[in-house]
Amino acid sequence: MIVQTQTTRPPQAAKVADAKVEISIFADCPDVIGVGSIYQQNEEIYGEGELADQVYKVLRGVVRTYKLLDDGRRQIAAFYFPGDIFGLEPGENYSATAEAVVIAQVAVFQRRQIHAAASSSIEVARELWSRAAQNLHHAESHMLLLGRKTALERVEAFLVEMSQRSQRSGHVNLPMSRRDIADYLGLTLETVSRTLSQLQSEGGLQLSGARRIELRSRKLMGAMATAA
Amino acid sequence: MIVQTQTTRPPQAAKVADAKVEISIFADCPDVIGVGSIYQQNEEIYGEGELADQVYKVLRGVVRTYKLLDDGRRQIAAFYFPGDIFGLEPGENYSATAEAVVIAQVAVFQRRQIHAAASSSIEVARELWSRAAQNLHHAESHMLLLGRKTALERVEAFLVEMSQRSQRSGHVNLPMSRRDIADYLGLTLETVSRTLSQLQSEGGLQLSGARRIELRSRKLMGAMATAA
DNA sequence: CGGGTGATTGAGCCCGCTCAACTCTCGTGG
DNA sequence: CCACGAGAGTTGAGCGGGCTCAATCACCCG
Repeated sequence: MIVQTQTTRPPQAAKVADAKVEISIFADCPDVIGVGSIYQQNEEIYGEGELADQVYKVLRGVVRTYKLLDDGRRQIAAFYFPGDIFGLEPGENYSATAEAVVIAQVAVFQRRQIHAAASSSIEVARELWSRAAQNLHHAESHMLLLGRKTALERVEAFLVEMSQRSQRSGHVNLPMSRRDIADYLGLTLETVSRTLSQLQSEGGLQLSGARRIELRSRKLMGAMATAA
Repeated sequence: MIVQTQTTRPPQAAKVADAKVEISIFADCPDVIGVGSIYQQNEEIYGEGELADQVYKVLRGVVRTYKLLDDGRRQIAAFYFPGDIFGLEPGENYSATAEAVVIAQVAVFQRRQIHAAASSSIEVARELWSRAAQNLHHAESHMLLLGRKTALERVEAFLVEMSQRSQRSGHVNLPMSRRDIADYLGLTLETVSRTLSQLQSEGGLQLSGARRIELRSRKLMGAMATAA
């Protein structure tokens, strides 16, 4: 595992901090590994089952967490975008593997710091619970998608989720490959590709390059009401 | 919603308490609705989106939580057995519906009591986080099942999970219907039934009545090593 | 302009679904 | 005690959505 540590604070770091109102302990809590580590595309950040001694916050880039079966079948549990926390475990070991989807800068915190902060502050302890519950809610919704939705519904739901997490205006920039999308949605990459083509031919969206999508239909723009 | 409140402590309650070593706040925290409410088979305990003002602990019976799509497609997120807590939300509303699978006795706690306990005790706050994370780990494993496993693998995993949660000896008693199993595994009830028949014909198990199963193959007895 | 990775598209198949008939179980009442 | 009915489970036949395998295309670097 290669970890490059930045020794000087890059200009982006301040910008990222601005972008999110910090009610979090992670705003105060100093990250011991400097301002952030950089992980290259597809580089592993931690592996499932490893000792969960660090907690991470995405500063730039995107991270995926996933589980594997013996024969290589993969299920991506979640994508993490700037501002998101991952690797936060009350137990001893990580329950999934984390990798950088694209080159990513992450803040690294020591597990014991988090625990210490939670021991001295009820607000922090409450926030840990709250974050775990948010992840659980996402997982419950995703189980409904994986267990009961059609390929078309899954891809539509994915586009809505990505557009909500991206900036505004109906333009979605997908940082991940078709294979990543497929492994997130429980489909094959061919089915994802076909479904996107189908949505384009029906006028629901416009692909401009495989990873840039302009949403056209009202249905795919569920998040447009938020924050004009 | 019909809630019958027991006014006298039934003999089973003490037995249930013995069955689980209580490190939990829920052992100390008095449940304000007496010793337990009884819910009839298929009776709703709370609905998705309702105000999450109560937390529940199963004393007897089994509970399911699930989400629905508009057209009735259902995904069961989890089954809760005696000793399990459900309905524990940091947010305002329940994220899924809860129903009794069979007639169930549950202890009922007020949300504000839990929050008060968490505010005065780090151990309690830590336990809330830990329970949420356990549920999240279960959900992550279930996403892998729903997104990537075959029907046979799903049914096998279900039997292993149920045998782990039941008592010992390779005998599994299924309290839920084939439809419940199917909605938990992301299959149809016919596929569940066919797969069980297939496992029986291959000698992996023996059905004695639809809801009583004797596990035969080593593969389906993953939990046998635990607690002789 | 050429090489390589990622994405798209096509053809055919198969696993799990749909629709339907039958069986089993169990409770209820004669 | 048996007859009956209703709900749950099983089994069968056929279909189809998404998968597999494969070829082609698009884009990005050099």
